[in-house]
Amino acid sequence: MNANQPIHIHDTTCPHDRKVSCGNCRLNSICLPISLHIDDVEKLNQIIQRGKPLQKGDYLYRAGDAFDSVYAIRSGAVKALTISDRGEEQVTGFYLPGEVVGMDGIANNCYTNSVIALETASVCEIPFNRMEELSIKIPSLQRHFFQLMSREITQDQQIITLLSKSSAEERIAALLLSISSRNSRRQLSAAAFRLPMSRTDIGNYLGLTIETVSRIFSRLQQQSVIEVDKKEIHITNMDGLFNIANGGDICHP
Amino acid sequence: MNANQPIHIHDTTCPHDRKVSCGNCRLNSICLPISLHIDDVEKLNQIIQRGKPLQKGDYLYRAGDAFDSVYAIRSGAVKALTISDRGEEQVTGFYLPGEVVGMDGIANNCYTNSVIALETASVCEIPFNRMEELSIKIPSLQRHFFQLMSREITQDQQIITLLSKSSAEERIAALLLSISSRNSRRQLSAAAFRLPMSRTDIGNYLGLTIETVSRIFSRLQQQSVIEVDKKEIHITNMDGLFNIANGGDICHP
DNA sequence: CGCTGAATTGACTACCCTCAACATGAGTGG
DNA sequence: CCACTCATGTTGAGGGTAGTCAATTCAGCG
Repeated sequence: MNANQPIHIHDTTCPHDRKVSCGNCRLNSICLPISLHIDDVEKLNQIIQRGKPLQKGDYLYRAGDAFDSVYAIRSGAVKALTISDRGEEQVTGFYLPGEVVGMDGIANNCYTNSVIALETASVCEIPFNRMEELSIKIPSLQRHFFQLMSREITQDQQIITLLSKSSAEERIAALLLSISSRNSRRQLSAAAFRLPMSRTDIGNYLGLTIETVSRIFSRLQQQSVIEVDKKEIHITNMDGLFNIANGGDICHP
Repeated sequence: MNANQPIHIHDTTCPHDRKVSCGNCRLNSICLPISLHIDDVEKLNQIIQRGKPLQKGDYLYRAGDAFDSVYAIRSGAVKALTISDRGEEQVTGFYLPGEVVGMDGIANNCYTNSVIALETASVCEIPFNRMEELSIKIPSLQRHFFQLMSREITQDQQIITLLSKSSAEERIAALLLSISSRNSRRQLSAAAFRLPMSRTDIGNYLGLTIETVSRIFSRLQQQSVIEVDKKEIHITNMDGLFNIANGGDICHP
């Protein structure tokens, strides 16, 4: 299928490899190129820049930086965070391969979030001005980008609901299920995975203290719905976890 | 400037008047037409549909409805809400004149929120397909719509921070300040206004019970930062309210 | 005039935060 | 190799904020 593509020295076996095109990227069915015509995928590919991987703790960009690009995560994981009026950090999201960060910067031409690598991560930089120009020529790209931003909105609203209505246990369960389903979208195990973020990040994201996060993990393990070994998570009772996330067994009255 | 426009029987004095064009709408400096060329404003105007006003409690659309349009609020106020997995309502936002709702529907071609009028309200319907077509011809409209969605994202993230990090008092103070500043953007008083939503809606939005909302209003009144008379709010100490919203006087250590 | 729904206020309770001690593992240098 | 520090995570005890339950007030309305 890609037989007439130039042959790279490295194949796509290394997830941090820079020599990947959208056409042969194994994420292209869930990332930006989704539902684009094959010719359009190549046009998109040509505006994308792939830099060297970020190391754990590296900033992709900082809040206040001039906005130029959005970024698709290609490997690894990153967190986005804002600084509140009080000067406290608030983690606003975790982004896994195939997901796009930076759309908060469009509104005012500067990023409102900082994005930091949680582990070694590589990203595809999409210069926004060129993406806009391309969107005018490829209506389905325009549509797709609108959808991407809309999805970010609905996801943020789900977090709002989570923070507004759910107990600590429900929040943790929901986060685990979110990561689980995003992993399975990438053909990875839904039941066993490694959390890329620290307990501190989880607590910050979910509006809980690190102690509470730790206690909930222990409690979920006692209830035999998950097994925890540091950052390794094994969901042993998916239905049970799902029930917990949705307010305990069929709504305790 | 608009001398060659057809003369309407009613002028723009009645805020619910259907016979308004973007060109002569008093909101056009803060609404969608912002920063558009005057010719482009008229093109935008021609795709916009203005229906009869909504009465209090009327649905503009319901979660699950097929997505066709986004809506600019022209008068009155509406709330958006989702139904959580548990079946509970979660108010995800309040929208005042000049603001746009419905962008959550783009992602999956159906709305994830329902939108309900909090009082008599009129809206401008913007058919999304036609807006997309127009965006291809008017790049600044495309840009503007990206910015609009980006702003929705950053606002939702501010709510996330509020719910994650702030006390009940801080949340209420922040909401009052948000409404205050949005009023002043419309040339209305920043210090005195009428809340269009009920205590129940406020509590739902901010993740608080109605009793707590009521108590906080009373407490803020005791502290002489606001005066409350049912839904009428008078901010008597703007700086004080601002300090409360930002974590008490210069961060109590 | 009574009814209904919204709001206020009080008393009690529970969940989660705070403070604290302790455990674990990685990295450093003797 | 071991002692040391530092960062991260776990567990326990106690307290505070906001939720729950309940009674009361008030406005709107048939």
